[in-house]
Amino acid sequence: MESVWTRPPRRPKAPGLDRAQIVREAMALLDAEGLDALSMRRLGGRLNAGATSLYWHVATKDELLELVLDEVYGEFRAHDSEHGGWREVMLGFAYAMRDSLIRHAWAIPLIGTRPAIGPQALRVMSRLTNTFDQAGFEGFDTEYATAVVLSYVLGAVAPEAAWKTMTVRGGGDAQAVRAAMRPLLAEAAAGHPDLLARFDSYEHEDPAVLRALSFDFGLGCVLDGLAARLDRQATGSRPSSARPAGKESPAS
Amino acid sequence: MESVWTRPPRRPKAPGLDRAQIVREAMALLDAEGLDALSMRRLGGRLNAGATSLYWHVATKDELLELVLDEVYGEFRAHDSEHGGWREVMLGFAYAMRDSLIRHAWAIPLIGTRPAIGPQALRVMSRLTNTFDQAGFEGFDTEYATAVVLSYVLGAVAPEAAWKTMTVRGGGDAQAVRAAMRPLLAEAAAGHPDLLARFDSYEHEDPAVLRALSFDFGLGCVLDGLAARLDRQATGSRPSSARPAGKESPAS
DNA sequence: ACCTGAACACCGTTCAAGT
DNA sequence: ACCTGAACACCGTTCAAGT
Repeated sequence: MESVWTRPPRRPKAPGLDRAQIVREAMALLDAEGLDALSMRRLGGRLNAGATSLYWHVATKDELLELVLDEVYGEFRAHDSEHGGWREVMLGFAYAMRDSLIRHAWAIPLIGTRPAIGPQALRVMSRLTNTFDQAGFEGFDTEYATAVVLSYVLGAVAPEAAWKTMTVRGGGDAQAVRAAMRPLLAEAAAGHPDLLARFDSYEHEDPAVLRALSFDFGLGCVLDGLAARLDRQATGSRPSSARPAGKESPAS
Repeated sequence: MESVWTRPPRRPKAPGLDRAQIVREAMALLDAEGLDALSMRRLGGRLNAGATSLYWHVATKDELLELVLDEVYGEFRAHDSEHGGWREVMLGFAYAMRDSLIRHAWAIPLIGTRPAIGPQALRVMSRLTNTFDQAGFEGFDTEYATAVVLSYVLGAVAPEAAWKTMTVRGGGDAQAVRAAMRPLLAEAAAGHPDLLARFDSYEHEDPAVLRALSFDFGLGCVLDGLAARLDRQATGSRPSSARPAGKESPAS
């Protein structure tokens, strides 16, 4: 027997998947359960769709990851200020990038693994290079300056995020993780008593504060180094290098 | 019918797996085919063993990855010099770390994702902190200094390795990758003509040289920033921060 | 144009069983 | 002590078929 009622209505559940919705749901899943938990099947399930339906909107899982990664780049400029000198802009950017990457720790293995050429990534690049351009950097130094800021923040946040992932897995208690790690480290650091002493000296410090201070210290180094190069350039000194000034040609 | 000849000899193939051998073979596979290509089954096959045999020596695939990662840390001190000031030591270290990470690009998503507490990682940490300690850094600044060097190198090498992976996949021709990327970038950078102009300005430069210069520039910034902090500390100035000197309390 | 299910060729890991 | 095979519960992706 046939009837309107036996035949299911045209589209019972979601009013059609689209790319934005898929990306949004993927991010939610990633934030909640991490990189390993994202599978096309699970994601499909969350969207009331077959796993394979996603392949209409997205060529491959890897492509989906590029999309969510670009979304993260979009957050990097969330709370940075437009005004102030280049140093203020970079400070604001660096902290925004740090916050975002800590919030989306799963993004860290993705960033740097695939090229940053999504629209949001390009916006970020454009903003930073223009800032350094206006600050007075010339030629390739403008890109190098951009690169060092991005590199530092990425590299600094990576261990922070790893630590966060571990504490979340371990039940959220930072002190417990510390306690669990201590004997492990004690054994491994048998030949390095200095390391153990240092580790113990953290005992009564708030780890979150230490990490923030460490980030700030490193960021300060980078920005000071950039300022020094800007000065030298303005006063027409020699081009800069990692070797200390005056030692470029080690008089043989 | 039974006989010595019908019964296979005690151990026909490998004289027994061991952890070192497994780790070595895993690294060979990773170097040759990348992170995605490493599976317990494939690795077992390469060792003339059942995939599940590996689980006697290694609790889990993740644990195996920790082992190979620590091996990479071991290479970081391959060609750095013992003598010279802290700056020379850090230069040598940074370049050794860069070389090693570019050679083992698969290690980049692993590093920072899991804690660096293997024996080789601890050796590296110990060496760097001791160097900064002797250089005159005090208290937590010693660890912060170590952290900024490690962070910078890691963050700087990540995109380099990504680029290398892409060119290897694309057949090894750097210029071809550039050519393939240009239209892609042209479309994406519609709203950012400055970016496209910059990209085109690389045209006649050797990408390897540009990357090396970029690395050197950033490393110089970091080391200069550290040197400045060391000076300030020696002369008893205020503790350092990412904010520029004299702007710590923005007089409201 | 968009979605589905079945199917293919893989995974990591467990475990009882062998030597 | 060390290794194996079968088995479980997953993967990403393809593709002919549906609406």
